[in-house]
Amino acid sequence: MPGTRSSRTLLRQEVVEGIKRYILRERLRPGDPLPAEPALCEALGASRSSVREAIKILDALDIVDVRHGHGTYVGRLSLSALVESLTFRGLLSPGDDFQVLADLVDVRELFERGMAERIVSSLSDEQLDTLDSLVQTMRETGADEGSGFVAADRAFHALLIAPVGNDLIGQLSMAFWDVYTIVAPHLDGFTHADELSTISAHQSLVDAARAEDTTAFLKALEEHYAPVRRRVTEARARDDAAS
Amino acid sequence: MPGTRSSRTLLRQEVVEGIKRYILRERLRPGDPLPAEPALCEALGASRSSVREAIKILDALDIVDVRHGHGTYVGRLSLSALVESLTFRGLLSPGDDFQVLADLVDVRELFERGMAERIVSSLSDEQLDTLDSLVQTMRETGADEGSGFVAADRAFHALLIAPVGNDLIGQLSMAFWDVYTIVAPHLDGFTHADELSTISAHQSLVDAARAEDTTAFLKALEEHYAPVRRRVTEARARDDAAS
DNA sequence: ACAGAGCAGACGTCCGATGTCCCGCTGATA
DNA sequence: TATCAGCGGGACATCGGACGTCTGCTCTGT
Repeated sequence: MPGTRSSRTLLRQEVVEGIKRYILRERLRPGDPLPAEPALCEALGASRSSVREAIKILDALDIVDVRHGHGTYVGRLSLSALVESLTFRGLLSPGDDFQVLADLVDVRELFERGMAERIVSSLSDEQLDTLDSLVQTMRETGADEGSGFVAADRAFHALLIAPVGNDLIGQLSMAFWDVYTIVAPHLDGFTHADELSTISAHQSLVDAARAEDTTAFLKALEEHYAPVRRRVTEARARDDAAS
Repeated sequence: MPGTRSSRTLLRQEVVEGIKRYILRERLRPGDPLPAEPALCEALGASRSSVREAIKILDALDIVDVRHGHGTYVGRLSLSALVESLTFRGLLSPGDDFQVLADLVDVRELFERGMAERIVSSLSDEQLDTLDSLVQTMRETGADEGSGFVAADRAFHALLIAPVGNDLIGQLSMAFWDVYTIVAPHLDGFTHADELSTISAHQSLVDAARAEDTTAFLKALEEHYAPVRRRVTEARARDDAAS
């Protein structure tokens, strides 16, 4: 008779742990295939429904990657769940997305400030050249061709934080960048002057890094994030006035 | 006839978006109830299976909170998904959990270093007293009563980062602390001397904060994290030698 | 050899029945 | 009257099976 169990812990949660244990025990790596659903059902003693719900949970955490028609594989363990989660938090906020955005900017700046020394000391010449070319790309693709601009901005910050050799910080940094760009459009205060100052700040960052001048790099960081912070503050004030 | 659809996007994913939209549209807040599963099925035009899988995904992200026997509610939007995800990444790592741990320590230190000034300037007298008492708790509960020690350590760092007024940083900081304590036991190199130096470092942090001496605070931070970093490095070396 | 039809395996979706959990109502008891 | 065991209903949990869709591979024709 179905449904007969009451072990205080949800079956699907046991299945989740079971699948995680399986991956660990078999020393699987991202991309490796997992047994098919029926096999997991038998191995874990659960119906297909429970196994599927467990897999969906693991999929949401990018611990598992399900491909329709192919099978189920070990996931890449990215921080996609963090992005999803924070994005929704930003969208949900009381009516005050602004605090979330301000916090986000704080964290992004914190990462780059905290890594400033390691950044300027470990960027190679080729990497600096690449950064230069990205700034050039931002100059060429105006706000009209927005997608190119934001892509260049993302690549810039990714490359900036990459050479410190801390994957976690790199991925977190990009996750926060992603969340910011998804949530930020709500505040629409990005003028042409802002764009120019942003580009100029990026150029200052590259120049400071090339000169291995940490102080100048920190100054450029402030030059970069101050306008962002100002836009958030202005949007908040505008919203407060409206309500 | 069931299963008839091919809109290139998975139905359960549409349901996920639908539920998110519903929460946003109705301006629901954490703790507010969602419609029952049958109602969601009808509203979103999907079977119960698909709705349930979607709910499990949202539950994994803490966007939704399912309580057996009660109903489904808007979640607290914590960073539990990040903890789950990073923990598993740490456990899975090639055989090199150590890099993950080192990265984790870097990030934790980065947060507190970057917020040093705001921490020392915004801690109230009562908060400083609480920090003192937490250090005292750590002194009294030796490594024998481990749970009290780690609880005090967690509370200490939580209180340290709380007054800066950036919820995101606070929650991230605690998330990383959680992940570290879950993954770290693999390296078991925590001696009595380590414990004493840890306690001493915490006391130095409080003293520096009370004196509003940022320089001393930064020095105490280094005193705190250096042993942690050393243990990770030693464990890595030990592991390399063994293999 | 090469291109298209067909096949097999794996995940996606739907359905209906039954079990378990929790809460609030009810009525017997002290 | 106050209390609490017992009942009922609502909501989620689990099960089993049926059918659809997707993808890659093979087996045909030309």
